[in-house]
Amino acid sequence: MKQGKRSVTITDIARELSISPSTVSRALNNHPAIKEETKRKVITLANKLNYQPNLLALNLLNKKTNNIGVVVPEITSHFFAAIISGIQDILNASGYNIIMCQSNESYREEIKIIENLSSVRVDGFLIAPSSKTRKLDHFVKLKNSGVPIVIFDRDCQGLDVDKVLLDDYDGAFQAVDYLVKSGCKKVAHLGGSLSLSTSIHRRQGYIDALKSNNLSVRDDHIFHTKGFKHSDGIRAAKSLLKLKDPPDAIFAVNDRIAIAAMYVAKMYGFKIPEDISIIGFDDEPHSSYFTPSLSTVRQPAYSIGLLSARILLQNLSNPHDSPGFRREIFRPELIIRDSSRLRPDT
Amino acid sequence: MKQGKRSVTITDIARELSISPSTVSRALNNHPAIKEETKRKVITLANKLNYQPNLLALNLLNKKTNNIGVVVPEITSHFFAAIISGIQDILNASGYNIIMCQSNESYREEIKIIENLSSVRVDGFLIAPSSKTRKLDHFVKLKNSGVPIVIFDRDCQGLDVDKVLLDDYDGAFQAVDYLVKSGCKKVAHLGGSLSLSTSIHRRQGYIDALKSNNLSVRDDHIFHTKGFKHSDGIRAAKSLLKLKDPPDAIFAVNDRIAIAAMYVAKMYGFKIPEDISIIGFDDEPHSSYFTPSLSTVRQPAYSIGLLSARILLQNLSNPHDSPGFRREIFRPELIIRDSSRLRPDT
DNA sequence: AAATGAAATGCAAAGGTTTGCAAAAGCAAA
DNA sequence: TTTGCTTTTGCAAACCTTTGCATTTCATTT
Repeated sequence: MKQGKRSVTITDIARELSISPSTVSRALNNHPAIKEETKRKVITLANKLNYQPNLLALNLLNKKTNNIGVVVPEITSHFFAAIISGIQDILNASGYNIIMCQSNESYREEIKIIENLSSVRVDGFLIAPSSKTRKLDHFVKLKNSGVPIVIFDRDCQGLDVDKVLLDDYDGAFQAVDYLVKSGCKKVAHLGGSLSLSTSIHRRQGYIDALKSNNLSVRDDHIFHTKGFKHSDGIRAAKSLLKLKDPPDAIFAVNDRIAIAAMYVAKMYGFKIPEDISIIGFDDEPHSSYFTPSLSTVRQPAYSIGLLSARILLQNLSNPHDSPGFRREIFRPELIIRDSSRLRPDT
Repeated sequence: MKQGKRSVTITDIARELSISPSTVSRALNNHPAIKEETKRKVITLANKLNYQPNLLALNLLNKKTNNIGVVVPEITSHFFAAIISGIQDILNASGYNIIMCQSNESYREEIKIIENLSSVRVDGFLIAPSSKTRKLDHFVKLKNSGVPIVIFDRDCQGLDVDKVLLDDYDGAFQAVDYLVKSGCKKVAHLGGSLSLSTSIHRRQGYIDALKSNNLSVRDDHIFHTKGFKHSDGIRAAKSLLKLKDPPDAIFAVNDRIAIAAMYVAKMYGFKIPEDISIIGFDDEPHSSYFTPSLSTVRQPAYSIGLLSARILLQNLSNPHDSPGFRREIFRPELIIRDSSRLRPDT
C-alpha cells in the first residue's frame, strides 16, 4: 500500500506525452499560447497521476515561502490565542501559513526566534514583543532586510513599522473613572511589568483618572508585578490588602491578576463589591462566571488579529512604496459586571 | 539604509576568491579535503559578507522543509495551547518549526488543512482530530504517502499510527468513584460530543463507577452537549438542575462546563458542595480561583505535547522501520478542592 | 627528471518549476 | 511552391546548494 517516495513531476508528464516540460508547465497554468487539445491531454494525465506541484521548487524560484512568522510572548494566554485565531483566519484564506513561535517573555529567546525565522525566510512577521525587550536591534535588522513587519499589542518606541495597538490609557481611564464615580475613594492599582508599553499606559490612565477626579495618587496603593500569572497577582494583592489603610477598589492590569485579587479579598473577608470593587482587563471567557462576575475592560483580541494580518497582507502585495507607517489603535470597552459597585446615576 | 534584495550566495564568495562554488560549500561545511588556509579565507569572507545559506535551495535538494504541521481543534482552549507549548519546546530545540492550524472542530476544514499542509510538504504531522471527524480517508492517504503522523488527545479508531492519549475512562472513574464514596447518591454527568473518543470514555468511566458502587445509571441525569464552551454548559446545567429530582453531584466533561454548572447551581440556590458536588476535567489555571475552588481531573497537557513531539522526532530520524505503532496513555490525576464534599475517611 | 601517490579543487548533475526568446509547425495567400 | 503570418512548442537559463567523480596540483621518491 505504501507508495514510492518520488512524486510525479512535470517531467514525468512531459515524457509520457512526448512533449517538453515547459509545455506541461504552461498547460497546467492555462497559458494562452497552448493548444486546447494539448491542455486537455496534460490536465487529464496530471489528474490521473495525481500530480502535485512541488512547492519547494517554486519557493526557490520565487524566493518566497508563503509562510508568515508569528511570534507571541506566550500562547497559553487566552488573549494571544484569540489574536492568533484572527491572524490565522485571514492569512490561511490568502494562502499563507503560520509559523508559530513563543518567546516566553524572554529577550534571548526572541532574538533566536527572529534569527531562525529570518533564516527560514518567512515572507513577513507579526510580532508581539516580549516584556524584556528593550534593545530593538534585532527588529531593526529585520526591517532593513526588507521583510514586512507588523507589531501588535505592545508598542516598540523608536521602531518605525506598522503597528496595531489598543488604547490602554483610555481603557484604564474609563475603568478608574468609573470606580471613582461609583463612589470609591481609594482606588489601588495592580500593574504589570513597567518595561511594557501596555502596563505603562494603563498605569498612566489610572493616575490621570484619579487626578481628573481630584484624588491623590498614593504610592502605597500601586504595585507592579513581574509576571501576568495568578501567582503574581496573589502575592501583590496580599501586600495591598494587608495595608493598615486598604483600598476600596482595585484596578488590575489584567483579568488573571484581578481574579487573584478577588480570591485574596474574599480570603481576607472583604465583601465584593460592598467593601471593595475590582475591575480587570481583557475579558477572558471565564471572567463572567466568577462570583461575583468580574467587571473588566474588553480587548477585541480577535479583531486585533484580523487587522494585523490584513495590514501585513497589504505590505506583502505592495512592495512597500507607502510613505509612512500605519498605527491603528483599537478602543477598549468597559464591561461592568458584579465585582464593582453600581454608579448612583446608572 | 534598505539593502538590495539579492542575498549573498556561495557563488558570490567563490567569484570573489576565484575558486569554485563547490569548494566554498565544502569549506563552509568543514569538509576534510579542503586546505585549512582555503577554509579560513572562505569563512572569513562569508562572515564579512554576512552569508546566510539559502534554506529554500536546501529544502529542494533534501526534499524536506524542517516544518511540522500541528493541527488542533481550537487554539483558544487552554488545554490545546498547553500541548502546543510542549510540542514547541521539543521541536524547536531540534531545529523544526511548527506550522499551526486549527480546524475549528470542522471536518471540512480539517480536510483542507491536511491537503494544504501536505502540499507544502511538512515533514511530519501532529494531529488532534476534530470532533466531527468520522471518515478517516484523509488521514489514511496521508499515512500512505509515508509522512510520519502522531495523533494526540483524541483517538481515531481504525487508524494505525502512533498515538498519545489520556486514560479518560480512568479519570472519569476516579472522579465519580470519589463523589460516590464522599456520600453523593445521585451523580449526574454533563458530557461532551459523543463523536469524540474522550467524551465516550469519560461517559463510560462515569457509568462503570456508578455500577461498581451499585448505583443505578439514570438517563435523565446524563446530558451531552454539542460544544465545549460555557454557553453549552449553561444550557445543559439548567435542564439538569431544573429536574424535579435533581442530582447531588455533577461530573462534567471539562472545566468550562463544570464552571458553567457551578454558576447555574449557585443561581438556582444550591450550596456547593453541601447540596451538590461538582468535579470538572482539565485543571485550567483559573479553576482553583473560583468560589468554591473547582475539583477536577488534571490532564498533563504540557507533557502530552512533549511526548507527542518526541515520538514524532523518532519517526523522523528512523524512516519507519519499526514494527508496530506506539500507543502511550497518560494517567490523569484527581485534584480535590472545595467544590466537592470531603470523603469521610479522608 | 620522471614517476608515484596524496592532497586539494573543479565539473556537472540533480532537485522541480517558470519564462524569455528562438524555433518549428501550420495555414492562407500569392 | 514560396512567402509571410500566426499559432504552438522547445531550449536553456535561473533559483542555490550539495556531492560523486574526475582532474589538477604538489610533494616525495626513485
